[in-house]
Amino acid sequence: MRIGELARRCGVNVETLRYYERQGLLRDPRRGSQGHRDYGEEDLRRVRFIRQAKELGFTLKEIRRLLDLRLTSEGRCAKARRLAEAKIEAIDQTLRRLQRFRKALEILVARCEENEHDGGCAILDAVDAAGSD
Amino acid sequence: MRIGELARRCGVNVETLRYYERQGLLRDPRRGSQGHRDYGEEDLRRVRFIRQAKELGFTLKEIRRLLDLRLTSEGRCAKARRLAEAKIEAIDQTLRRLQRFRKALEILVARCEENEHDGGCAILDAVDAAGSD
DNA sequence: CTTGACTCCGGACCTAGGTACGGAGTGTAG
DNA sequence: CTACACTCCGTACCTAGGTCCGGAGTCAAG
Repeated sequence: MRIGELARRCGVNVETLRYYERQGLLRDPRRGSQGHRDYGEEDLRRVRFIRQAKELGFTLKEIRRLLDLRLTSEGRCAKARRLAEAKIEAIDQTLRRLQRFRKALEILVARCEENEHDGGCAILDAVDAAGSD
Repeated sequence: MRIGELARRCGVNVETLRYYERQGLLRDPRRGSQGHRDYGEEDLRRVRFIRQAKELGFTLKEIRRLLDLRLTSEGRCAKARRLAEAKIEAIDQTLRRLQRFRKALEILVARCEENEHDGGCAILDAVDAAGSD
């Protein structure tokens, strides 16, 4: 498929794909007759992965390192494993923080329902309440 | 406390605090004798909240809206509630995606342990495996 | 009374991650 | 044949979120 189709199917724009290529996140694909890039399904998965990871807060550099992981040798396996374990750690921390934040928001909603009008900074008070238990 | 102390205690730098002030995330505090900003504990909570929220992926604009929420009237309560509920929704989606990503990483680690050397893109294969179940 | 540590302010600068622009080639439909 | 859609490439531009710089004032310590 050509770049326009890939872009459409991934919900990004063409310039972004060319940008990802320059950043080393996408290989320079084989070119068709007119020098047009010709992509396959693998590239589709790749781009979708990139978008997903980006939304989860990974930088393009981190994403690139993840995409570059290969399990072709003992050494590479070990390296991949180390990186993956580190990312799992980081994700776990984010999950915990996000849960706590979520709890604060629920407390906030509950207070809204109680309709106790209070002049403080609602979100900070809610965060405090979420933390103390 | 003065700006330097606040910065130190929050792990950000002084310029950042002035920047937050310009962006409306921090009020312009009362000034001491030499025109120096004088902050209280409330500001400490505020800045810590901002950093936390930022790490979780919120933009400064979103954070500002959260900080501005007050429960001082029926109308404001309703508005706060709507915003909080929307954020909870968004967080839930992120939590789900993060869990799925985490699972992919665990699959990757497991494959590293099995030591089956395979030339594909390890992370994409792992994501696929995580998705199909 | 100088030196160092803070502070003030405004404005310039920086990185990440795109987005837009402009000129040129090609392919298909009307 | 002309129009429109798509592609190529390189460069310029944009936003978010800071970070740094320089000149000036103030205080406490040596």
